[in-house]
Amino acid sequence: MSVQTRGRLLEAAKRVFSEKGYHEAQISHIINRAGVARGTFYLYFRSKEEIFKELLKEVVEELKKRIKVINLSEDPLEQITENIARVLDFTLEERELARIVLQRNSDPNLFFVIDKFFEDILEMIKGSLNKGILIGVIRPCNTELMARVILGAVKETVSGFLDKEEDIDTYKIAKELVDFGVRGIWKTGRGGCYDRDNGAL
Amino acid sequence: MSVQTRGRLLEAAKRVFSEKGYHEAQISHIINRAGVARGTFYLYFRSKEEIFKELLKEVVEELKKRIKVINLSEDPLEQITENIARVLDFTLEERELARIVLQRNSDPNLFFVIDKFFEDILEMIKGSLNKGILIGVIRPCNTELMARVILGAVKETVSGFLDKEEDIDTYKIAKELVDFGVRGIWKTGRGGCYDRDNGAL
Amino acid sequence: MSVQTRGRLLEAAKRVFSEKGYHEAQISHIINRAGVARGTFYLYFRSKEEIFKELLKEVVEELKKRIKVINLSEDPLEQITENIARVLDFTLEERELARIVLQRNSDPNLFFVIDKFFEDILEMIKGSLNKGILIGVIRPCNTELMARVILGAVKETVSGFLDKEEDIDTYKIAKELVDFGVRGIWKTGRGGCYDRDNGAL
Amino acid sequence: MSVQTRGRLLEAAKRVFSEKGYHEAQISHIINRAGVARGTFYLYFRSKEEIFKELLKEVVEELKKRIKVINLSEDPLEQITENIARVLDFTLEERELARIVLQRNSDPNLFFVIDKFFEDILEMIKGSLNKGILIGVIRPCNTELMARVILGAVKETVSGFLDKEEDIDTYKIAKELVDFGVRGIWKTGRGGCYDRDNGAL
DNA sequence: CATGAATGAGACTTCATTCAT
DNA sequence: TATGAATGAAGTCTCATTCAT
Repeated sequence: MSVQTRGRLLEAAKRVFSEKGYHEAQISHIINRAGVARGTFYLYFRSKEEIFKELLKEVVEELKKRIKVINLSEDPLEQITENIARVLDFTLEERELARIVLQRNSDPNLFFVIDKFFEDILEMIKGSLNKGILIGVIRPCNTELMARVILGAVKETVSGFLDKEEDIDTYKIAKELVDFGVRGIWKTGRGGCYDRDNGAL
Repeated sequence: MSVQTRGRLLEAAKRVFSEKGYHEAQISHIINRAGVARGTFYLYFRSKEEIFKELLKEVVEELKKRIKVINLSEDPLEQITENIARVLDFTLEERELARIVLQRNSDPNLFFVIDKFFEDILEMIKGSLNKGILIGVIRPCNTELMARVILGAVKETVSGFLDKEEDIDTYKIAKELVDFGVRGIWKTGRGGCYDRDNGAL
Repeated sequence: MSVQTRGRLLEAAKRVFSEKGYHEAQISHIINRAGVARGTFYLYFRSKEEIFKELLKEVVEELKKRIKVINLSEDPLEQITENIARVLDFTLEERELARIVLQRNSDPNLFFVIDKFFEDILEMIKGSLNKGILIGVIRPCNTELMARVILGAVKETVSGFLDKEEDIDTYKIAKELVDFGVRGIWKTGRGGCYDRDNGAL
Repeated sequence: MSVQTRGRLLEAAKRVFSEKGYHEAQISHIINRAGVARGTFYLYFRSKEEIFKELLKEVVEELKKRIKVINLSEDPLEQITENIARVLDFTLEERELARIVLQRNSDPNLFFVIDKFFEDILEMIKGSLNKGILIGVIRPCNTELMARVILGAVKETVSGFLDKEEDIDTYKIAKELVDFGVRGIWKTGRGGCYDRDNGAL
């Protein structure tokens, strides 16, 4: 079992799944990219599904590594910003993998790991929000909903980057995201009442 | 050409595509649900792809109907809230269609209409933000990014609802979303600076 | 579902399985003989295994029809002879099917029906022997073993016929078989004692 | 060329072919049992077919050793009994090999040696019968058919033993077989005529 | 002598589409 | 207009065999 060959297959699969999605992707595509014979594929993976899940597992593990638990004795906003920046960094380094994760096909079995990951993230955000409310830094709100809103914001941001070739200052983007969130749910500050005198939107 | 039969096929296809996604969906599933013979399908649609695109077109049209242009002589926040509420209503009425739209398969040809729709929405939001900044009700920000953030927030919110059976007060949800956005990007109000003396998040 | 096509497939399968055995037989062989497209096969049978089992079921049913329960108020030897003759007739009419039955592959799942059939036959013969002993027309013997011996004799006889082109008088053969079972082949008196004076074998 | 390795491969193959039959048996199974690398297999045997035929050759040789020509100056029935007993002994000692021989797959090329062996046996039995008739110890009969009957009886008997775990008195069984051949199983006198007055079977 | 990674022909099966009725 | 039997290209996976080390 050559680790090299296995690696080449994973690398090839990553690209193919990213470009074509799970169903359009064919074993032929993968082995052609890997420069390997058909049978060799099945020496390392039992099926198309297996190599796909393997890839998903990899992303999730990598993403989890980048998301660090908030240490309350330091500036939490800074830590959140860094978490987001690291996630953005990863998705830019591994655009293929990111694209795969974002393809939400409706096969629950196939995307189980991803679904689980996002649910975990959702729980984590919600937990943080609740804690923030208790401590008094976050204004009382529908944390379930807000958690979704935050997750969705990050996901869509990532999606927007995937096709851009330019260099992106992920730290700056992360700061803008946090800034958006913070001023939105931060306790102090004004509510969104419409100022009729100044007019519109 | 019986309009009835065509309708039954579209209705059936909607459910099948929603439940199984494009690739897992089979013509057999559709014609069985529609109670129609195999050949009949091809009397009304040239291919599986065509009926799928037809469906996408329908959703997009329906969604566009529900999103009304902001009238600056009225409360814009109220109008935005109503727009969002109408979108949420639609997705709850037609969960199948919503599920289809949210399946982001990576076949650009297949999902062309959807991609186009979201790009339009993005442009629209960005335009509104820019106008708001000019008028002075919105603080200067990366409107490209913020538009994405807002879109992502709504998308993920919708996703979260699709599996829930309970009755949902869409207007209230929409208000919470707007509230989040408003207090976040509204000009007045404090920035998110961390209060080291109080500690924590 | 055209009964005709199904019939042609079964007919073709019968020949192919008979000639090549289960494993060497290919779907291609079957559909070529049947003059039918690849997909058509799977319209009528879920798999190669299914059509094979279908065939086995057919043989067993046909064979059971030909084997009639002995009626004690008539000459039993005559009835046995006729039973055997009918079995021989069938195997000659349907040499392909007979050949399939006689291919004892070691896949117990595949040949389940056949194994069951032979076990039933074995039980039946043993039962008859036991009854014959009770009534006093058959001498006490190891009926388990004798049943096997009789079954084996018939099986092998059938095997011997399968490749012969000539017309065969099955009734005569059956009579010879029964005769062998009844009297044995030893010339001198009852009991197989060797007559040293007359010399060898 | 290590004779040891070759032996281990043959031993492993014997078990595998016996358990799974020729087609289900895989080279992997054999080399795993033998504890030998894949390439090594092809150092000793050119192909799966070759090792199989080698095995068949072994059985046939072994069987032929156990079947001794009848010596006319001794009791022939006793000699026949001993021949049969030796064959039964062998099949019990080497159940795997016996099982292989009895798998009558319909690939004539593959089972050539076995088919040849059984034909030889058939010829031998027929010759003996003819001689017996000439000498006057066997009653005139269809020796071709009778030879088959005898072969089938022994084959089926062996088949019946292969799955039994108990100790089997092969000499006794052989005697019963010969006895059946010699006298038949009909109780009343010579000739199997049905006694209508006594009724039944 | 031995290894085991690599090969690739070819098997089975699926399913969108066609076409004669 | 409707039917549904038939089609066949194309996909996934298996496994006997090879060959460089």
